[in-house]
Order: sequence, then structure tokens, then C-alpha cells
Amino acid sequence: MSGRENNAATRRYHHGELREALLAAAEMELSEKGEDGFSLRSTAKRAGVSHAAPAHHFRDVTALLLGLAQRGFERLTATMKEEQAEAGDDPEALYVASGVGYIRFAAENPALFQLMFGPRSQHGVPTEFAKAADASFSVLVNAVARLRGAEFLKTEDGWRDVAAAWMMVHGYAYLAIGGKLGWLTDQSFDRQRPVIADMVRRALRL
Amino acid sequence: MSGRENNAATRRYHHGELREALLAAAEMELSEKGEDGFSLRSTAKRAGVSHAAPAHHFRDVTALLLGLAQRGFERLTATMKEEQAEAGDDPEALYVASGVGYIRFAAENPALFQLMFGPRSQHGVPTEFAKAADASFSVLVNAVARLRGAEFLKTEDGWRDVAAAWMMVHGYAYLAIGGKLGWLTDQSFDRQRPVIADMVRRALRL
DNA sequence: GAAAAATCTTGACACTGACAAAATTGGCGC
DNA sequence: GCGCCAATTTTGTCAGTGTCAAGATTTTTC
Repeated sequence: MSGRENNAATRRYHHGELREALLAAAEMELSEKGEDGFSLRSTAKRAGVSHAAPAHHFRDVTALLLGLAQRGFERLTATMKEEQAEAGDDPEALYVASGVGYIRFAAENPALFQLMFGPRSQHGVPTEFAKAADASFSVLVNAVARLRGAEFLKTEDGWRDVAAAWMMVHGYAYLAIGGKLGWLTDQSFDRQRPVIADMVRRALRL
Repeated sequence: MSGRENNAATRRYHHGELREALLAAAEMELSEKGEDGFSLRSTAKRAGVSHAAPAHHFRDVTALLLGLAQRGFERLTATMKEEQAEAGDDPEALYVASGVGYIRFAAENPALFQLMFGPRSQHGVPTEFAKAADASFSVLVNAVARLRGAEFLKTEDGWRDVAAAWMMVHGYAYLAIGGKLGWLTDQSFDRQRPVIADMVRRALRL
């Protein structure tokens, strides 16, 4: 025997997967306490290591949160593609589905979503982070491209369409999280779908 | 003489207007260091008082920031009405102007704007705060009402219009602040106005 | 199998927000 | 004028935070 059971992993001196464990612990910490109230020491405790252990995997607390946000973008991309997959291949349905996925992710991961677009994620982010964020953005861009044509996207009006779509879904997501849309968000997400579809279509005047 | 000059006020033992001075200092602190990095002790120092002085005017740091956010909403309301005043009395121009004001305020006070809609301002806010926030919202609601008719606003479709308008301006504001709209925000605000008008009109399919 | 690198722990430091107790001041009745 | 009370501010303290340095332990490499 060798005392190899613990919270998150086999618990020897060298954890082995501490980086992953820290990200998982950080997500729990984030969704429980919010970005304010988030504590590095507390997440370390959650992962079953000492308070200084994270330093070898993340330079500082911002680096940890940025790593978490990066994972968030990857999952956001996945959620949008998920919705797309269930929408068939009609371009308009595909476009709407992208927006629905965006908003569903935000509703299911409110604290994480706010972190992904919060002040920490704005200036001077590492390249990998920017790539993950761009990938999410691209899902929307591609959906609009399939609807309007790839050529159109190179024009000013094309970018306006993309921007409008993004603004609309982002605004929906943010206000919903903030509880400003009580008459909507009191209902189940499935009952919001037609409203979301309406909103998303407005952005492109569909 | 009586040693009555200092940073913010006349600097006797009883400050006299400490509450105001703290809010002013807090806004500087916020725009310089952001919501992360905001320090109560540092703002107290800015206002020229000891670290525990704010306690008698604000229960804790959240109460101070909420007071600041409340002022923010009052100024947001003012900015929207300002734009309305310069827009004549055409209902559509009035509606567009409301959105422009919303976005201009956000662009001019990014950190404050994020505070006003951040996690701190979401659950269990004091009544006065909610009133100030509602007042800002009402400017938009009234603009839509003047455009669509007050009766229409009581219907589901009416609320959808209001929500769509809010989502669009909020999304624009947030993405602009986050630097996601570089091709737009690199330009002066006045050159953004036609784009903003376009976006805001999309929300109501005008 | 020993040396080197990576990983984790312990200990320390300055800083933070919050609380308690003492000090200072302004306002009130007299 | 005087004295007392309440409001305000200061000083002192405490637990908790993020980060750094040094030591302990393990894995890897040669």
C-alpha cells in the first residue's frame, strides 16, 4: 500500500496532473464564490496541495484565471457547434443555432462567461488565449459567411453584419446573466429558444 | 490662518463632505487600477483620511462601489437624455439618440460601466441603486414607447422590442470596451455614430 | 546509481478589508 | 458662556490574501 487516495488524484508528493486539477478546482471556486472572492490559496486547498504549489504551473492568479477562461472559450466553441449540428444545414437555421449556443453557454456558465469577457481578459493576453477566443468568434463569422457569402464578408457591410450578430447575442447573454431579463430567464431555456431566434434574426434583419 | 488646505477638502478633523470625497476618490482609483486592484485603503488615502474612516459612510467596500455605480447610472441617464436633446423630436431620431448616449457613456467610462453591470451589482442591491438603474432603463423604454405606442409596449412583442434594443446597445458597449471591435473603436466616437445608428435600428428592424 | 531538474512544502513579507477602542470634534440644552 | 452626547475620525489589531525565497522530496537523465 502507499496511501494513494485523495480528493482529486492519487496524492503522491508529485501530483502528476496538478495543472488539470487546479483548473478544475478553480472552476468550482469561481462558480461558488465568483470572481470577487476567488482565492488562490483556497483553490490550492481544494486541489489538495499547499498554497504555493500553483506557482510552478501558473505565474500568478491572473494566469490561472486566464487558463480557465481559455478553456471556457474552447467549450463555448464546442457548445455553438453542438447547436449547429442539431440544426440541419439550412444556412439561416445554422446561423440562429450559433447564437443559441452562445447564449446557452453563457446561461450555463455565468461566472465563467463573465470572466472570459471581464477586465482580466482584455489587455495583453497570451497568444493561446487569443487563439481560443478567435476560434469562438470564427464560428459566428463562418455562419454569417455561409448565409451572406464569403465575398460579402470582406466589405464594410459584411463586418457590420458580423458585429451586429455578435452584439446581439452578447447583449442577450449579459443581460440574462445579470438578471435584467427576469420575464425571460424565469422560463426554461428551451422556452427561450424562439425568443433568442427572433433576437438573433433581428441583427441581420432576417 | 488655520491650516485649511489639502487634497480634496478643507481638512479639519471632521471632513464634512467625506462621503462625496470618497466617491470621487473611488472613481479615480477605479479608472486607474480597475475593479481588480481597487483598494479601499488606497482610496481613503486619496481622500486624505485614515484607512478606517470610510466605515462610517459605507458599510464595506462593496457598499462604496455600489454607491459609485449608482452615481454611474445617474450619469448614464443624463448622457442619454443629453443625446436625445440634440436629436430634435423625431421619434426615430430620439430612439437612436438614446442608444448613442448609452454607448457613449460606456466608451467614456469603461471601468465604471463594467462595475455597473458586474457581479457586484446583480444580487441584493439596495433600493436606491435599483431605482437609479431603472431610471436609465426607462429612458430607453420611453423612447421605444414614443416610437411604437404605449399600448404596444404592454404586449409580448413590445417587450421584445425593448429587450432587443437594450441587448444591442449593451452588446455594442461591452464589445467596444473589451477591444473586440478594433476596426470600429480605433476611430473617433463621432465617426462611429452612423454605425451605432445602423445597429440600433436593426434591433427594431427599422 | 549519482547528478540534475522538476515539483511540492514550509516560512516569510507586505498588503488587504474589517473590527474594536480611544481620540477629536460639532451640536445641543442650559 | 458650559457641559454633555452623538457623530466622526484615528490608531491598533486580526485573519486572510498573493507572491517570493529557501528547503524538502520526487522524477528524470545520463
